[in-house]
Amino acid sequence: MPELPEVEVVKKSLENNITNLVFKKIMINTSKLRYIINKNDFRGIINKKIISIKRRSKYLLISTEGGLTILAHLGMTGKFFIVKKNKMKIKTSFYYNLESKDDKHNHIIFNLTNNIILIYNDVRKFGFIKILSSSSIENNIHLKTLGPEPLSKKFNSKYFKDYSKNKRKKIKSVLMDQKFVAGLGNIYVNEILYISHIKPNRSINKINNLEIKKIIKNTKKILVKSIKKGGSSIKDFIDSAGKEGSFQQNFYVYAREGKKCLKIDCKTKIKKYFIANRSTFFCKSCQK
DNA sequence: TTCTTTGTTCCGGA
DNA sequence: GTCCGGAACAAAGA
Repeated sequence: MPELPEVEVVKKSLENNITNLVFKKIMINTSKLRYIINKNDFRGIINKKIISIKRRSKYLLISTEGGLTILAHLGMTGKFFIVKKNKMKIKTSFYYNLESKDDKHNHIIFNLTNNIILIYNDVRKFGFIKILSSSSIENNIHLKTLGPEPLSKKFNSKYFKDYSKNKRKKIKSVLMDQKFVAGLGNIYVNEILYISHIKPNRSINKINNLEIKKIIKNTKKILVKSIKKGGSSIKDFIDSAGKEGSFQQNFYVYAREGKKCLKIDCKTKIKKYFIANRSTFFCKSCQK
C-alpha cells in the first residue's frame, strides 16, 4: 500500500529518471480509474518537457513546460514503472517484469524521449491521474483542504493542541484526517500509536502534552525511517534486477492480529477491531 | 458469494 | 448548530 514514504520514494525515482524528458506518445487503455479519463486532456502534454516532480501528501505532481501539471494519486494499488525500451531493465522502485501478468493493469503508458517508457499500473483502479493547469494547482479540490505535511515544522505541539481543543474525536481518526495532517494512512497511524504507547480509541482532548510531543516525534521518526528504507531497497533492487520481493516492510502491529506484541517480555497478543471502518491493531498492555 | 482494502462524502443521532 | 462516526462507494482478487 503506497503511503507517504512510498510516494516520496516514487517521487525521487521519477525525479531521477524522467526529469527533462519529453512526452512523445501516450496510450490510454482504460476509460476510467477512480474518475472518468478524458483522453483529450492528455494531448496537451505531448511534446512537452517534464520540468519538476513534487509530492504533496500522497499526491504526485509532475509539471511540464507550457503550464500543465499531471496530478496523480496511487490509491491502494497504483504503481509507476519506468522501463528502458529494448533493455527490459527495471528502473523504478517496484518490481516489474515486462512479461508479468500485471500487464493487463497497465492503464496508461507514456512514451518519453531517451527510449524511456513510464507506465501507470493499478490493479484496483482506486488511484487517478488528472491533467491540470499548473496555475490552478493551489485551488485544486484535492489539494486545497489538506493540512500541513507531517514532516514540516507546521506539524508541531502547538498546532496539535490548538486543533484538539473541545474535540472528542478518537486520536486514530484525527491522525487519519487529511485536514489535520496530510498524508498519514491507516498503516502508519497504527504504528505511530503503538510506538507512542497510546490506545487508538483515546479522545483527542484527553491526550496530555507529553503524549502529544511523543506522537509528533514518532510520526516524523517513522516516516523518515521508512523513506530511508524505501530508498535503500530501490538501490538494492536495481543492483539485482529480476529478484522479487524487494519492498518488504516490517510492522509492529499492523496486520499482526493474534501475534505476540514485539516488545521484549510482553506476551500480549495484538488485538484487531474497527475504528471508523478502518482496521485497527493495538497491544492492550503497551498502549494506554 | 463474501470479504477486504483507502479516501471521501453523506447522513442520522447525540 | 455542531460534532462524531457508521455506512456507502469505487474495483478486483482471494
